Amino acid sequence: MTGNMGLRERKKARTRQALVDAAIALFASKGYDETTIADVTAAADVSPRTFFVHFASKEDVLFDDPPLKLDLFTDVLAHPGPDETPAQLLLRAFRSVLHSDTDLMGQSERIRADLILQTPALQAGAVRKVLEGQRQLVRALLDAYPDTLDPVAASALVGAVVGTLVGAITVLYSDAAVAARLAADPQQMRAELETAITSTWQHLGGTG
Amino acid sequence: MTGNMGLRERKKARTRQALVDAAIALFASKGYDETTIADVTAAADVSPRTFFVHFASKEDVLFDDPPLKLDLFTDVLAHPGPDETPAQLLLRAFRSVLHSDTDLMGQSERIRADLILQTPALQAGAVRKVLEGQRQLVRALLDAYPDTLDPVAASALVGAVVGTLVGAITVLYSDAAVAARLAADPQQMRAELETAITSTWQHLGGTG
DNA sequence: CGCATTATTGCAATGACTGCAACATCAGGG
DNA sequence: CCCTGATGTTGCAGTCATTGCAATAATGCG
Repeated sequence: MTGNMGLRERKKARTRQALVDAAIALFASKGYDETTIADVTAAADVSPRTFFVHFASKEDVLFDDPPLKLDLFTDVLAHPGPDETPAQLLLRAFRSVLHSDTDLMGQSERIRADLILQTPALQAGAVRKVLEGQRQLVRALLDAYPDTLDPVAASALVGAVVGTLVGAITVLYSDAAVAARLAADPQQMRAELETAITSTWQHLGGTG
Repeated sequence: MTGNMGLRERKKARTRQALVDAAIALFASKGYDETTIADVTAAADVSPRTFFVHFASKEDVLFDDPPLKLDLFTDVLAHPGPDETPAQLLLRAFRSVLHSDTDLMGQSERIRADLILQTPALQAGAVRKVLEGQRQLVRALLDAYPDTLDPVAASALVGAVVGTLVGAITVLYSDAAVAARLAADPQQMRAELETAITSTWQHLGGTG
Protein backbone atom coordinates (compact mmCIF):
# COMPACT_ATOMS: atom_id res chain seq x y z
CA MET A 1 0.00 0.00 0.00
CA THR A 2 2.59 2.48 1.09
CA GLY A 3 4.95 1.56 -1.72
CA ASN A 4 2.90 2.45 -4.76
CA MET A 5 2.15 5.96 -3.63
CA GLY A 6 3.94 8.83 -5.22
CA LEU A 7 6.27 11.02 -3.26
CA ARG A 8 3.42 13.43 -2.84
CA GLU A 9 1.09 11.05 -1.08
CA ARG A 10 3.87 9.65 1.04
CA LYS A 11 4.64 13.14 2.22
CA LYS A 12 1.02 13.75 3.06
CA ALA A 13 0.83 10.48 4.98
CA ARG A 14 3.95 11.47 6.87
CA THR A 15 2.42 14.78 7.85
CA ARG A 16 -0.70 13.03 9.03
CA GLN A 17 1.23 10.52 11.07
CA ALA A 18 3.34 13.28 12.57
CA LEU A 19 0.14 14.97 13.72
CA VAL A 20 -1.21 11.76 15.22
CA ASP A 21 2.03 11.03 17.04
CA ALA A 22 2.41 14.56 18.32
CA ALA A 23 -1.19 14.68 19.44
CA ILE A 24 -1.11 11.41 21.36
CA ALA A 25 2.17 12.30 23.01
CA LEU A 26 0.90 15.71 24.08
CA PHE A 27 -2.51 14.45 25.16
CA ALA A 28 -0.86 11.78 27.26
CA SER A 29 1.52 14.16 28.96
CA LYS A 30 -0.52 17.35 29.34
CA GLY A 31 -4.06 16.06 29.05
CA TYR A 32 -6.53 16.50 26.22
CA ASP A 33 -8.17 19.73 27.27
CA GLU A 34 -4.88 21.35 28.12
CA THR A 35 -3.45 20.63 24.69
CA THR A 36 -4.31 23.08 21.94
CA ILE A 37 -4.30 22.44 18.23
CA ALA A 38 -1.50 24.97 18.06
CA ASP A 39 0.55 22.85 20.45
CA VAL A 40 0.06 19.79 18.30
CA THR A 41 0.87 21.47 15.03
CA ALA A 42 3.91 23.12 16.54
CA ALA A 43 5.18 19.74 17.70
CA ALA A 44 4.49 18.28 14.27
CA ASP A 45 6.08 21.31 12.67
CA VAL A 46 3.19 22.25 10.43
CA SER A 47 0.76 25.12 10.26
CA PRO A 48 -2.29 25.06 12.54
CA ARG A 49 -4.51 25.25 9.49
CA THR A 50 -3.03 22.01 8.22
CA PHE A 51 -4.47 20.08 11.13
CA PHE A 52 -7.97 20.54 9.80
CA VAL A 53 -6.94 19.44 6.36
CA HIS A 54 -6.26 16.01 7.80
CA PHE A 55 -8.79 15.76 10.61
CA ALA A 56 -12.28 17.11 10.94
CA SER A 57 -11.93 17.83 14.63
CA LYS A 58 -9.54 17.75 17.53
CA GLU A 59 -10.85 14.43 18.81
CA ASP A 60 -10.71 12.82 15.39
CA VAL A 61 -6.96 12.56 15.61
CA LEU A 62 -7.45 10.00 18.37
CA PHE A 63 -9.85 7.85 16.38
CA ASP A 64 -7.69 7.75 13.31
CA ASP A 65 -7.25 4.04 12.84
CA PRO A 66 -10.23 1.69 12.44
CA PRO A 67 -12.07 1.56 15.77
CA LEU A 68 -12.63 -2.10 16.41
CA LYS A 69 -12.69 -5.09 14.17
CA LEU A 70 -16.04 -3.96 12.89
CA ASP A 71 -15.47 -5.36 9.44
CA LEU A 72 -14.63 -8.77 10.77
CA PHE A 73 -17.72 -8.70 12.93
CA THR A 74 -19.87 -7.73 9.97
CA ASP A 75 -18.32 -10.41 7.79
CA VAL A 76 -19.30 -13.14 10.20
CA LEU A 77 -22.81 -11.74 10.41
CA ALA A 78 -23.09 -12.03 6.65
CA HIS A 79 -22.75 -15.81 6.80
CA PRO A 80 -25.18 -17.31 9.26
CA GLY A 81 -25.24 -21.06 9.74
CA PRO A 82 -28.22 -23.15 8.59
CA ASP A 83 -29.95 -23.47 11.94
CA GLU A 84 -28.23 -20.61 13.68
CA THR A 85 -30.41 -18.14 15.59
CA PRO A 86 -29.62 -14.41 15.44
CA ALA A 87 -28.39 -14.45 19.01
CA GLN A 88 -26.14 -17.43 18.34
CA LEU A 89 -24.76 -15.74 15.26
CA LEU A 90 -24.00 -12.59 17.20
CA LEU A 91 -22.23 -14.61 19.85
CA ARG A 92 -20.16 -16.39 17.25
CA ALA A 93 -19.27 -13.12 15.56
CA PHE A 94 -18.24 -11.63 18.88
CA ARG A 95 -16.03 -14.61 19.62
CA SER A 96 -14.28 -14.47 16.29
CA VAL A 97 -13.39 -10.83 16.93
CA LEU A 98 -12.32 -11.67 20.44
CA HIS A 99 -9.98 -14.40 19.25
CA SER A 100 -8.64 -12.55 16.27
CA ASP A 101 -5.16 -11.17 16.64
CA THR A 102 -6.45 -7.79 17.75
CA ASP A 103 -4.36 -6.24 20.44
CA LEU A 104 -6.92 -5.53 23.14
CA MET A 105 -4.55 -4.12 25.69
CA GLY A 106 -1.56 -2.73 23.86
CA GLN A 107 0.33 0.40 24.79
CA SER A 108 -1.56 2.52 22.35
CA GLU A 109 -4.93 1.12 23.41
CA ARG A 110 -4.25 1.81 27.05
CA ILE A 111 -3.28 5.43 26.46
CA ARG A 112 -6.34 5.96 24.33
CA ALA A 113 -8.61 4.25 26.86
CA ASP A 114 -7.23 6.26 29.74
CA LEU A 115 -7.65 9.49 27.85
CA ILE A 116 -11.22 8.68 26.91
CA LEU A 117 -12.19 7.58 30.39
CA GLN A 118 -10.91 10.73 32.00
CA THR A 119 -12.03 13.22 29.35
CA PRO A 120 -15.77 13.80 29.03
CA ALA A 121 -15.32 15.51 25.69
CA LEU A 122 -13.76 12.35 24.31
CA GLN A 123 -16.36 10.05 25.77
CA ALA A 124 -18.86 11.77 23.58
CA GLY A 125 -16.79 11.08 20.50
CA ALA A 126 -16.17 7.47 21.43
CA VAL A 127 -19.85 6.95 21.93
CA ARG A 128 -20.63 8.36 18.54
CA LYS A 129 -18.29 5.81 17.00
CA VAL A 130 -19.99 3.03 18.93
CA LEU A 131 -23.41 4.14 17.78
CA GLU A 132 -22.28 4.22 14.17
CA GLY A 133 -20.85 0.73 14.46
CA GLN A 134 -24.04 -0.44 16.09
CA ARG A 135 -26.10 0.77 13.15
CA GLN A 136 -23.82 -1.12 10.82
CA LEU A 137 -24.27 -4.32 12.80
CA VAL A 138 -28.03 -3.92 12.82
CA ARG A 139 -28.02 -3.58 9.07
CA ALA A 140 -25.88 -6.69 8.67
CA LEU A 141 -28.08 -8.67 11.02
CA LEU A 142 -31.23 -7.64 9.21
CA ASP A 143 -29.67 -8.70 5.94
CA ALA A 144 -28.88 -12.08 7.42
CA TYR A 145 -32.43 -12.65 8.66
CA PRO A 146 -34.62 -10.61 6.34
CA ASP A 147 -37.74 -12.66 7.07
CA THR A 148 -37.58 -13.45 10.74
CA LEU A 149 -36.24 -10.24 12.22
CA ASP A 150 -37.82 -6.81 12.37
CA PRO A 151 -35.80 -3.61 12.83
CA VAL A 152 -36.82 -3.11 16.43
CA ALA A 153 -35.89 -6.65 17.44
CA ALA A 154 -32.60 -6.49 15.56
CA SER A 155 -31.68 -3.18 17.08
CA ALA A 156 -32.60 -4.35 20.56
CA LEU A 157 -30.55 -7.50 20.12
CA VAL A 158 -27.49 -5.67 18.89
CA GLY A 159 -28.00 -3.08 21.61
CA ALA A 160 -27.92 -5.84 24.21
CA VAL A 161 -24.67 -7.22 22.84
CA VAL A 162 -22.97 -3.88 22.54
CA GLY A 163 -24.36 -2.73 25.88
CA THR A 164 -23.00 -5.78 27.62
CA LEU A 165 -19.58 -5.27 26.11
CA VAL A 166 -19.45 -1.53 26.77
CA GLY A 167 -20.54 -2.10 30.34
CA ALA A 168 -17.90 -4.72 30.93
CA ILE A 169 -15.12 -2.95 29.08
CA THR A 170 -15.74 0.33 30.86
CA VAL A 171 -15.17 -1.31 34.22
CA LEU A 172 -12.30 -3.44 33.01
CA TYR A 173 -10.45 -0.38 31.81
CA SER A 174 -11.31 2.02 34.59
CA ASP A 175 -10.97 -0.10 37.70
CA ALA A 176 -7.35 0.36 38.69
CA ALA A 177 -6.97 -3.04 40.31
CA VAL A 178 -8.50 -4.86 37.37
CA ALA A 179 -6.47 -2.85 34.92
CA ALA A 180 -3.24 -3.75 36.65
CA ARG A 181 -4.11 -7.43 36.64
CA LEU A 182 -4.97 -7.28 32.97
CA ALA A 183 -1.83 -5.39 32.08
CA ALA A 184 0.19 -8.28 33.45
CA ASP A 185 -1.55 -10.84 31.27
CA PRO A 186 -3.13 -9.46 28.12
CA GLN A 187 -4.78 -12.79 27.38
CA GLN A 188 -6.83 -12.33 30.51
CA MET A 189 -8.84 -9.65 28.77
CA ARG A 190 -10.37 -12.18 26.39
CA ALA A 191 -11.35 -14.45 29.23
CA GLU A 192 -12.96 -11.59 31.13
CA LEU A 193 -15.04 -10.53 28.16
CA GLU A 194 -16.02 -14.09 27.35
CA THR A 195 -17.20 -14.57 30.90
CA ALA A 196 -19.02 -11.26 30.94
CA ILE A 197 -20.98 -12.10 27.84
CA THR A 198 -21.87 -15.71 28.57
CA SER A 199 -22.71 -15.31 32.23
CA THR A 200 -24.71 -12.16 31.61
CA TRP A 201 -26.81 -13.75 28.93
CA GLN A 202 -27.31 -16.85 30.97
CA HIS A 203 -28.71 -14.66 33.74
CA LEU A 204 -30.94 -12.79 31.33
CA GLY A 205 -32.26 -16.00 29.87
CA GLY A 206 -33.50 -17.03 33.28
CA THR A 207 -36.06 -14.27 33.53
CA GLY A 208 -38.80 -15.57 31.27
CA MET B 1 -41.98 23.73 45.65
CA THR B 2 -42.45 26.77 43.50
CA GLY B 3 -44.55 28.49 46.10
CA ASN B 4 -42.14 28.80 48.98
CA MET B 5 -39.43 30.48 46.96
CA GLY B 6 -38.82 34.17 47.39
CA LEU B 7 -39.39 36.60 44.59
CA ARG B 8 -35.73 36.37 43.80
CA GLU B 9 -35.68 32.65 43.14
CA ARG B 10 -38.92 32.76 41.25
CA LYS B 11 -37.45 35.37 38.97
CA LYS B 12 -34.37 33.27 38.40
CA ALA B 13 -36.49 30.23 37.66
CA ARG B 14 -38.48 32.29 35.19
CA THR B 15 -35.33 33.38 33.41
CA ARG B 16 -34.16 29.79 33.23
CA GLN B 17 -37.47 28.60 31.87
CA ALA B 18 -37.50 31.40 29.32
CA LEU B 19 -34.13 30.21 28.10
CA VAL B 20 -35.30 26.60 27.87
CA ASP B 21 -38.45 27.57 25.99
CA ALA B 22 -36.66 29.88 23.61
CA ALA B 23 -33.96 27.32 22.98
CA ILE B 24 -36.33 24.46 22.22
CA ALA B 25 -38.45 26.63 19.96
CA LEU B 26 -35.45 27.86 18.02
CA PHE B 27 -33.77 24.46 17.84
CA ALA B 28 -36.99 22.97 16.53
CA SER B 29 -37.45 25.60 13.86
CA LYS B 30 -33.90 26.40 12.75
CA GLY B 31 -32.02 23.34 13.90
CA TYR B 32 -29.52 22.96 16.71
CA ASP B 33 -26.33 23.84 14.88
CA GLU B 34 -27.88 26.81 13.16
CA THR B 35 -29.04 28.33 16.41
CA THR B 36 -26.52 30.41 18.32
CA ILE B 37 -26.49 31.16 22.00
CA ALA B 38 -27.00 34.78 21.01
CA ASP B 39 -30.20 33.82 19.20
CA VAL B 40 -31.52 32.05 22.25
CA THR B 41 -30.69 34.81 24.69
CA ALA B 42 -32.13 37.40 22.36
CA ALA B 43 -35.38 35.47 22.19
CA ALA B 44 -35.40 35.10 25.95
CA ASP B 45 -34.51 38.76 26.30
CA VAL B 46 -31.45 38.31 28.47
CA SER B 47 -27.76 38.85 28.04
CA PRO B 48 -25.74 36.14 26.29
CA ARG B 49 -23.59 35.85 29.36
CA THR B 50 -26.62 34.91 31.42
CA PHE B 51 -27.06 31.70 29.48
CA PHE B 52 -23.93 30.26 31.02
CA VAL B 53 -25.04 31.24 34.47
CA HIS B 54 -27.90 28.77 34.13
CA PHE B 55 -26.43 26.11 31.87
CA ALA B 56 -22.96 24.73 31.56
CA SER B 57 -23.19 24.29 27.81
CA LYS B 58 -25.40 24.78 24.81
CA GLU B 59 -26.67 21.21 24.85
CA ASP B 60 -27.40 21.28 28.57
CA VAL B 61 -30.45 23.41 27.98
CA LEU B 62 -32.05 20.41 26.29
CA PHE B 63 -31.36 18.04 29.15
CA ASP B 64 -32.71 20.33 31.80
CA ASP B 65 -35.31 18.13 33.44
CA PRO B 66 -34.46 14.73 34.90
CA PRO B 67 -33.78 12.34 32.00
CA LEU B 68 -35.77 9.24 32.85
CA LYS B 69 -37.27 7.91 36.02
CA LEU B 70 -33.84 6.98 37.23
CA ASP B 71 -34.75 7.44 40.87
CA LEU B 72 -37.71 5.11 40.60
CA PHE B 73 -35.54 2.53 38.89
CA THR B 74 -32.93 2.81 41.63
CA ASP B 75 -35.55 2.55 44.35
CA VAL B 76 -36.81 -0.75 43.05
CA LEU B 77 -33.25 -2.04 42.82
CA ALA B 78 -32.77 -1.23 46.48
CA HIS B 79 -35.41 -3.76 47.49
CA PRO B 80 -34.75 -7.14 45.91
CA GLY B 81 -37.11 -10.01 46.64
CA PRO B 82 -35.97 -13.01 48.71
CA ASP B 83 -35.26 -15.35 45.86
CA GLU B 84 -35.01 -12.80 43.11
CA THR B 85 -32.01 -12.99 40.80
CA PRO B 86 -30.27 -9.78 39.66
CA ALA B 87 -31.66 -10.16 36.17
CA GLN B 88 -35.18 -10.66 37.50
CA LEU B 89 -34.82 -7.62 39.72
CA LEU B 90 -33.67 -5.51 36.80
CA LEU B 91 -36.60 -6.66 34.75
CA ARG B 92 -39.02 -5.83 37.55
CA ALA B 93 -37.44 -2.39 37.99
CA PHE B 94 -37.70 -1.75 34.29
CA ARG B 95 -41.36 -2.69 34.29
CA SER B 96 -42.23 -0.44 37.17
CA VAL B 97 -40.69 2.49 35.31
CA LEU B 98 -42.46 1.47 32.15
CA HIS B 99 -45.83 1.40 33.89
CA SER B 100 -45.33 4.54 35.91
CA ASP B 101 -47.16 7.60 34.70
CA THR B 102 -44.20 8.80 32.69
CA ASP B 103 -45.13 10.36 29.42
CA LEU B 104 -43.08 8.38 26.95
CA MET B 105 -44.32 10.05 23.82
CA GLY B 106 -45.45 13.55 24.71
CA GLN B 107 -45.02 16.62 22.55
CA SER B 108 -41.90 17.72 24.35
CA GLU B 109 -40.38 14.24 24.24
CA ARG B 110 -40.91 13.99 20.52
CA ILE B 111 -39.26 17.32 19.76
CA ARG B 112 -36.34 16.44 21.93
CA ALA B 113 -36.03 12.98 20.42
CA ASP B 114 -36.16 14.32 16.89
CA LEU B 115 -33.50 16.89 17.65
CA ILE B 116 -31.22 14.35 19.24
CA LEU B 117 -31.65 11.84 16.45
CA GLN B 118 -30.79 14.31 13.75
CA THR B 119 -27.97 16.11 15.54
CA PRO B 120 -24.77 14.12 16.08
CA ALA B 121 -23.51 16.63 18.62
CA LEU B 122 -26.56 15.96 20.75
CA GLN B 123 -26.43 12.19 20.41
CA ALA B 124 -23.11 12.25 22.12
CA GLY B 125 -24.46 14.30 24.97
CA ALA B 126 -27.53 12.13 25.37
CA VAL B 127 -25.51 8.98 25.57
CA ARG B 128 -23.20 10.52 28.11
CA LYS B 129 -26.25 11.08 30.29
CA VAL B 130 -27.24 7.47 29.76
CA LEU B 131 -23.80 6.28 30.78
CA GLU B 132 -23.97 8.34 33.96
CA GLY B 133 -27.32 6.83 34.82
CA GLN B 134 -25.92 3.42 34.07
CA ARG B 135 -23.19 3.90 36.67
CA GLN B 136 -25.85 4.75 39.22
CA LEU B 137 -27.77 1.59 38.43
CA VAL B 138 -24.64 -0.51 38.69
CA ARG B 139 -23.97 0.91 42.13
CA ALA B 140 -27.53 0.17 43.25
CA LEU B 141 -27.35 -3.37 41.89
CA LEU B 142 -24.06 -4.03 43.61
CA ASP B 143 -25.54 -2.79 46.87
CA ALA B 144 -28.43 -5.18 46.44
CA TYR B 145 -26.20 -8.19 45.82
CA PRO B 146 -22.94 -7.40 47.61
CA ASP B 147 -21.90 -11.04 47.89
CA THR B 148 -22.96 -12.64 44.65
CA LEU B 149 -22.16 -9.94 42.10
CA ASP B 150 -18.82 -8.49 41.07
CA PRO B 151 -18.44 -5.07 39.40
CA VAL B 152 -17.76 -6.44 35.95
CA ALA B 153 -20.78 -8.74 36.02
CA ALA B 154 -23.04 -6.02 37.38
CA SER B 155 -21.87 -3.52 34.80
CA ALA B 156 -22.28 -6.02 32.00
CA LEU B 157 -25.76 -6.89 33.17
CA VAL B 158 -26.88 -3.29 33.43
CA GLY B 159 -25.20 -2.59 30.11
CA ALA B 160 -27.26 -5.33 28.51
CA VAL B 161 -30.50 -3.89 29.88
CA VAL B 162 -29.72 -0.34 28.91
CA GLY B 163 -28.29 -1.39 25.57
CA THR B 164 -31.43 -3.29 24.71
CA LEU B 165 -33.59 -0.33 25.59
CA VAL B 166 -31.47 2.22 23.78
CA GLY B 167 -31.36 0.02 20.72
CA ALA B 168 -35.11 -0.41 20.67
CA ILE B 169 -35.94 3.18 21.53
CA THR B 170 -33.63 4.55 18.87
CA VAL B 171 -35.48 2.68 16.16
CA LEU B 172 -38.89 3.32 17.66
CA TYR B 173 -38.26 7.03 17.57
CA SER B 174 -36.46 7.29 14.28
CA ASP B 175 -38.43 5.00 12.02
CA ALA B 176 -41.05 7.25 10.52
CA ALA B 177 -43.67 4.55 10.09
CA VAL B 178 -43.27 3.25 13.60
CA ALA B 179 -43.26 6.74 15.02
CA ALA B 180 -46.55 7.57 13.33
CA ARG B 181 -48.17 4.42 14.63
CA LEU B 182 -46.94 5.17 18.13
CA ALA B 183 -48.08 8.76 18.01
CA ALA B 184 -51.61 7.54 17.43
CA ASP B 185 -51.59 5.33 20.49
CA PRO B 186 -49.11 6.33 23.19
CA GLN B 187 -49.84 3.15 25.13
CA GLN B 188 -48.34 1.20 22.27
CA MET B 189 -44.91 2.41 23.27
CA ARG B 190 -45.02 0.42 26.48
CA ALA B 191 -46.03 -2.72 24.65
CA GLU B 192 -43.22 -2.30 22.13
CA LEU B 193 -40.60 -1.90 24.82
CA GLU B 194 -41.97 -4.79 26.82
CA THR B 195 -41.77 -6.99 23.76
CA ALA B 196 -38.30 -5.77 22.86
CA ILE B 197 -36.95 -6.63 26.28
CA THR B 198 -38.58 -9.98 26.82
CA SER B 199 -38.10 -11.37 23.35
CA THR B 200 -34.52 -10.15 23.14
CA TRP B 201 -33.59 -11.75 26.41
CA GLN B 202 -35.33 -14.93 25.52
CA HIS B 203 -33.21 -15.09 22.39
CA LEU B 204 -30.05 -14.37 24.31
CA GLY B 205 -30.86 -17.02 26.87
CA GLY B 206 -30.94 -19.62 24.14
CA THR B 207 -27.27 -19.29 23.32
CA GLY B 208 -25.72 -21.19 26.19
C1' DC C 1 -32.92 53.01 55.11
C1' DG C 2 -28.39 50.42 54.81
C1' DC C 3 -26.01 46.09 54.28
C1' DA C 4 -25.23 41.43 52.69
C1' DT C 5 -26.67 38.30 48.96
C1' DT C 6 -27.29 37.02 44.69
C1' DA C 7 -28.79 37.53 39.73
C1' DT C 8 -27.52 39.77 35.62
C1' DT C 9 -24.50 41.90 32.65
C1' DG C 10 -20.36 43.76 29.91
C1' DC C 11 -15.82 43.08 28.46
C1' DA C 12 -12.03 40.77 27.05
C1' DA C 13 -9.78 36.64 25.95
C1' DT C 14 -8.99 31.73 24.57
C1' DG C 15 -9.57 28.14 21.48
C1' DA C 16 -12.02 25.16 18.04
C1' DC C 17 -13.34 25.39 13.46
C1' DT C 18 -14.32 27.26 8.53
C1' DG C 19 -14.03 29.61 3.92
C1' DC C 20 -11.07 31.69 0.86
C1' DA C 21 -7.24 32.84 -1.70
C1' DA C 22 -2.32 32.63 -2.22
C1' DC C 23 1.68 29.75 -2.43
C1' DA C 24 4.66 25.73 -2.89
C1' DT C 25 5.46 21.37 -4.64
C1' DC C 26 4.84 17.23 -7.31
C1' DA C 27 3.35 14.54 -11.66
C1' DG C 28 3.24 14.16 -16.61
C1' DG C 29 3.38 15.69 -21.29
C1' DG C 30 5.70 18.03 -24.75
C1' DC D 1 14.19 20.97 -19.30
C1' DC D 2 9.98 23.65 -19.22
C1' DC D 3 4.98 24.23 -18.92
C1' DT D 4 0.74 23.07 -16.89
C1' DG D 5 -2.51 21.15 -14.00
C1' DA D 6 -3.38 18.81 -9.67
C1' DT D 7 -2.66 18.71 -4.98
C1' DG D 8 -0.71 19.76 -0.28
C1' DT D 9 0.20 23.65 2.80
C1' DT D 10 -0.34 28.03 4.69
C1' DG D 11 -2.02 32.77 6.24
C1' DC D 12 -5.85 35.53 7.21
C1' DA D 13 -10.08 36.86 8.74
C1' DG D 14 -14.22 35.68 10.85
C1' DT D 15 -17.89 32.93 13.66
C1' DC D 16 -19.11 30.87 17.72
C1' DA D 17 -18.90 28.38 22.30
C1' DT D 18 -17.09 29.07 26.65
C1' DT D 19 -14.83 31.32 30.67
C1' DG D 20 -12.85 34.70 34.24
C1' DC D 21 -13.37 39.00 36.20
C1' DA D 22 -15.33 42.96 37.74
C1' DA D 23 -19.22 46.14 37.67
C1' DT D 24 -24.23 46.69 38.25
C1' DA D 25 -28.80 45.92 39.63
C1' DA D 26 -32.29 43.64 42.51
C1' DT D 27 -33.78 41.50 46.48
C1' DG D 28 -34.07 40.03 51.48
C1' DC D 29 -33.47 41.43 56.10
C1' DG D 30 -32.45 43.85 60.35
